[in-house]
Amino acid sequence: MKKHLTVAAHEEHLIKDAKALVQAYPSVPLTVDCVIFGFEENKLKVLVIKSDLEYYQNHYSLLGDIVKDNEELDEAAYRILKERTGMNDVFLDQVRTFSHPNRHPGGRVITVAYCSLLNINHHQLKIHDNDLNWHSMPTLGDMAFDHKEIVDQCYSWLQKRIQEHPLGFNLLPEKFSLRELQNLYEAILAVSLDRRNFRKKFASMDLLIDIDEMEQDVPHRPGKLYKFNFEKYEKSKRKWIGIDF
Amino acid sequence: MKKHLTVAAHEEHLIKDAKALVQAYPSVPLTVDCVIFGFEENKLKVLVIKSDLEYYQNHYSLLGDIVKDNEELDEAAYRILKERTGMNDVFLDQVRTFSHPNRHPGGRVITVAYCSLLNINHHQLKIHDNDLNWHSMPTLGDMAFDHKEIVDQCYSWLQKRIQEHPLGFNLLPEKFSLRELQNLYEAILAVSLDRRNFRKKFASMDLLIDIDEMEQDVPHRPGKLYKFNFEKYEKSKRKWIGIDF
DNA sequence: GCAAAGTTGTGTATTTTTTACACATAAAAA
DNA sequence: TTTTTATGTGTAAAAAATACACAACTTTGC
Repeated sequence: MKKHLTVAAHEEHLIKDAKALVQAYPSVPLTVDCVIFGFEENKLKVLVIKSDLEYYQNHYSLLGDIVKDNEELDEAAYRILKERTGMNDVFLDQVRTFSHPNRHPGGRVITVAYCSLLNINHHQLKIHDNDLNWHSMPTLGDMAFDHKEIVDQCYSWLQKRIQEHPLGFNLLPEKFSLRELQNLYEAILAVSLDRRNFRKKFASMDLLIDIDEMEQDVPHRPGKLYKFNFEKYEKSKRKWIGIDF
Repeated sequence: MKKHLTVAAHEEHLIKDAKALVQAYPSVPLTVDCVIFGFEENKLKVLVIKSDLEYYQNHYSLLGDIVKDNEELDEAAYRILKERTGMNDVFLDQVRTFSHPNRHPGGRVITVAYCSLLNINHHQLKIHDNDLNWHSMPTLGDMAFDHKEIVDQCYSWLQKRIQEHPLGFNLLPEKFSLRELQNLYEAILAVSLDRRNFRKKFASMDLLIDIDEMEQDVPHRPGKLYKFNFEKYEKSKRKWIGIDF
């Protein structure tokens, strides 16, 4: 550090050096892919779109796009979802970055997977370009790129996550019956749960508000309706200490 | 698709298109940073190195480097660890990708964080360039770039992970006492645990092999030594169905 | 050799959580 | 009015988590 330089000039010099260094770095194309799970007709579905790459012309792919200069990954994920589906009130979580050198037939492209879970009825698709549609999870076949693997990893992530956080409530109507809630968990976890124990579990968590209304228009005895107590959940997130493997 | 083209020629054409597309993508410099946790003297430590960027000349940083052309992220992480520390028998897990546009003073650089936990005594540092050293977690101050945030996120990841998987056994000597095991858990989780219940818990998991030896050279009553039953653990990884929030 | 320091090893009672399981009731449809 | 279908509810048993105290063993210092 030359003594006659001002602090600001020195700082500028350091930044210049840093910039030169970064400019010498190799760089790679970076994309974001969104794995949007939705729930409808007691089935878990995932939002897919026909690949616009001719190479994969009959395959479905995830909603993805390139990340722009100086765009944060989170920002890119929300932008892509908005552009492709019109949705803008969805939470997305980053799951994992995929980097296999041959995952894209056009050369090296790295992608960061984001995941969400939402209520299909609250998010009617306004755009149907490229056959954008909700595909049922169990029947999802091959996909373009490594997108099947990405979906599988996001699905595992989701199954784990919904056991730790009550994600599910954004997926149901504001007022829902316990059966609807159970259907949701059964669909996502791909298990069947004991009805009485399931109800007891949720009752003991005390996160449901009994709104004293009944289901309408069901072809059987109607169930009570509940709302989710979001405030209470926010306050009571439990610290988890348990050795459990 | 022109009918007179062979299948191979058509395929080649599609790849050419895909390549042209990818070449038009913007690209970003990509690095990997390794957060290596280690355990020594009943303290959790993390491996840090003086930043070689003059801009951060008095700050510690993580072990990181640029990802090479056509290098998988996992591969890059193992390479970096090997180059900087000489270690080559460490498992690394990808944790998260960090993309804030100003995280690097030289311009946009995206980094993917990898994390591990290892036995410091099994991995004596052979290289000490740039003041590479094990820094105790609780006293870790500011770091270069956003590396403090990366460490914090990896630490949370680790705390959760060690409650789901018995990571800890790679951190102890092959033969260890229950006290050593408990110290490890207490250090990582930053809690204190009931000794009798801790022992009971591990006894009931039946993952420890009593090797019928005692500690040597301890200044108090010696404890029994155990080995971890890796085979049994591999077989019995439990499927986790529980709604727990 | 003896006392002090420090740590090991062990069991039980209590509470909490999980699991398995059956029947009367309500509404709609036939 | 009968059938279909799903709701709502309780208890007993088993398993897991928690709180807690004392005798035994080894080294160290006197």
